[in-house]
Parts: sequence; C-alpha cells; structure tokens
Amino acid sequence: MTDFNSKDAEYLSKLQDYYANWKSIPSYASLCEVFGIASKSWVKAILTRLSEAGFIERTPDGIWVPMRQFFARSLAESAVPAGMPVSVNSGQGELFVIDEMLIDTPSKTTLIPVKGDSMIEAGIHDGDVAVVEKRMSANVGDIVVAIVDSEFTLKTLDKERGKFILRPANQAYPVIRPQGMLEIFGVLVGLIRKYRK
Amino acid sequence: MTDFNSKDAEYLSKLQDYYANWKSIPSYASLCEVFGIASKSWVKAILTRLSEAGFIERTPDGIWVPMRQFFARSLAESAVPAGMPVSVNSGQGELFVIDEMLIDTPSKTTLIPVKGDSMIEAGIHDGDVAVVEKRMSANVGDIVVAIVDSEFTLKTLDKERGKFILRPANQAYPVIRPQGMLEIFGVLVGLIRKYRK
DNA sequence: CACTATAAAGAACGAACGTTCTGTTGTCAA
DNA sequence: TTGACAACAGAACGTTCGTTCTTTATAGTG
Repeated sequence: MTDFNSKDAEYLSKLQDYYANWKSIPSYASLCEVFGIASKSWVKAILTRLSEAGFIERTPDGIWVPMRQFFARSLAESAVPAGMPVSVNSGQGELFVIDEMLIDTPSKTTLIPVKGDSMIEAGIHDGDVAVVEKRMSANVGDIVVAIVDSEFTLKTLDKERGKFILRPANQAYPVIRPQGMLEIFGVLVGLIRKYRK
Repeated sequence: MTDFNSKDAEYLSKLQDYYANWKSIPSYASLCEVFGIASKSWVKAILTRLSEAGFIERTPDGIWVPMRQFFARSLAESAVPAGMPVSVNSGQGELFVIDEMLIDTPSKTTLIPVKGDSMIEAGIHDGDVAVVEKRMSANVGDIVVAIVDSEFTLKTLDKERGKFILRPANQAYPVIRPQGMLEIFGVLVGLIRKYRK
C-alpha cells in the first residue's frame, strides 16, 4: 500500500464530480465507471488511500461517504458546497442541509457563515449560515456575496448613477461604493439559523 | 395481496420509530427485527402495502424510504418532523433538512412554516421555516410556538407579574396575555429561509 | 366440524457485493 | 538486460440481499 500521490489526486477529482450529485449509493463496480478503470480491487485500493488522506470515510454500512474537507480545496476556506449532505460547524452542533432545488447545479452552491450584523434589518443575523449560489452576475435588489478587499461581504446589490453599489441593511454601516470592477462571488438563495439550546 | 389494514397500522408505527433515527440502510433482514417477525417475505408484503398506501416508496437503488405524509398523521397538518430527510414545500422548490443535533430526539422536532411578520424584529420573516422542538415547557426568553385559540403562534416567552406572556417582536402587534394555562407546543431551535430565484 | 382468509415461517435460488489473491502490464533506474 | 516497483486486470470465494414459492399456524364463519 502506497501513499496518496498525484495519480490519486486525479481520482479525487473524479470522485468529487461523482459526489457532487450522486443519485445512487456507490459500489465498487459503479465506481469502476467513475474512475474509468475495470478493477474493483484497485478501486478499493484508491478509496483506502483517499480515506487515509482524510477525504472520505466509511459508514457502519460500509458505504464510502465524503468528509467535510472533501471539497474544501476547491472553495474558499469558509465555504462548503450544498447539494449533498455536508456538515457545517455553525457555533455548536452540526447542521446537515440538502437542498433539492440546488441539486441541479450543486457545485455552484455553497454555505457561508455570516459574520457581523450589517444585514440585520433584512433578518440576517450574525452566525446565520447563508446558502449562496456562485454566480458572477446578479440583479439589482439581489442580496449578494461580494468580495471587497479580499473578504466576503453580504450586501444588497443596488445601482447609483449608473454604478453598482453594495447597500447594507443596517443604518450603522456605510454603503460600499467599489472603485472599478465589482467582484461578485454569488447570490443569496437561502438562509439557515440555529438557536442555542 | 390485501389492502392496508389495522395490523399494518401497527407496523407503520414501528417503522416510524425506526425511521425517526435510522442509522443504517434498511434491509429486509434488519426490518424483521424492527417488526418483530422472522419472515423476510412477510416484511416485503408489509412494505408493499405501506407503499401502496402512500407512506413509503423505493428509490432507484431499491431502498425503502419514507414519503412526506409518512409522519403527517401524528402531527399538526403543517408540521413535518426533522431529523431525517423530509421535504417541506415552502413556497417554490423543496427543501431537505437533516439536523444532526436534533437526531437525538427526532420525533420531538418539527418544521413549521412561519406566517405573518409578528417576529420580524427578531429576524423571523413571513415564509421562513421554523425548526421547532416539541416541549411542554420553556424558559423565559425562549422563542416558543404556543397554541392560542387553537392556532400556532410564534412569540418570545416572557413573564409579567408572575404570569407568562407572549411577546411579539414587532411594535405593531400586541402582547398576548393568555387567560389561565399557557399551552406551549415547542421551542424554536432553528430557522430556514429561502429566497426566490 | 369443515372451510377459508389472514398472518407468518421457511426454504431455495440467482444476482450483486466485498474481499483477497494472483497475474499482467508498463516504466525506469542500475 | 534485468530487477523492482507502480498501476492495474481478473479470477475466485464467501456472504448478503431480494425474490419467489411452498408450507404452517391461527382465527373467524357458516
């Protein structure tokens, strides 16, 4: 048994595509097709290495399922894809979310914890989890996740004298008028909140 | 093959208990234990009747999974249990929610669509889905689902001169001072919102 | 008492699955 | 040229699963 290597990174990528919208439980035979190989035993060897590297794990049923960090490398550090059961650490306890509506474009949807209360008047609180669909463009009035000073910020998209601005839903926060191009990460499509017990 | 009968209602009840916090995929052999019988073929006959009655269905993998109305009879019409993958029709699209933290007491947790804006200052909007843990009692400061005039209402629990009152988070709504016993349905433990696309 | 429907047990069988072991390439360095 | 190793392919085996068929026990009814 060898270690995780560059070849395994290819298989990891294929497995990510598979898990992004899996409709059936993976078996070694079906994963042969996913990997494009013919050997069940080699599939097992690959999966074993991927699990030793911490990307997947086995349920008590023996089913290979992805772990939290499975998709982490391809996304921002705080973002986790929806469209499949993933765990998001939002304060205490874990929250699992599957959104059927989002399954169509699963890799485009991420969950991002909300920090601060700049959108509190829109009912979006500190600690809420935002369900965000990754898109480059948005419409005026949409609540968007924009990248300002290389940080995520959640604001309402608006237009002022022909230029896009980011409007907070909190009087205490200033309107953001970005110089040049406005970099939009995605559009808010859902929200999840958790009350402490 | 006979129709759904009273005996099947017993099995339905046992199946509800099983699905409330299933940790493994059901097989005919494992469901023998759930039902307390020894015959796989009879398990299949039972499941077939339950599916014809609309309580469960089979996935393309052949796995028996509960349908939406599976738990409906034991709960209020608008309430659906969390703790397992269920579908909640909240406006457009379906929303699937599993909450690991709630799995411990799954049958006690329900999802209830929020109507009205009496809690809007607490960031709870019309159309949001409230995750409610069914409890008879609550603490002052908790947001509770109470039954007032045989209707669900979501308010903050407070105390005034030794008596419990229900305080809305909206100036336009009055404080509710129930006569006699205050009937509490449950405590708000989570919130889910969905923005139209 | 005989008859019949219901409720369940149990055997039998093939297909699918996971696991292990052995065999076959291809590559690369010594 | 040979040896070693990585990257697979494929056979073999035991187990589990779902399905179907047959048989048995129980309860009710005329």
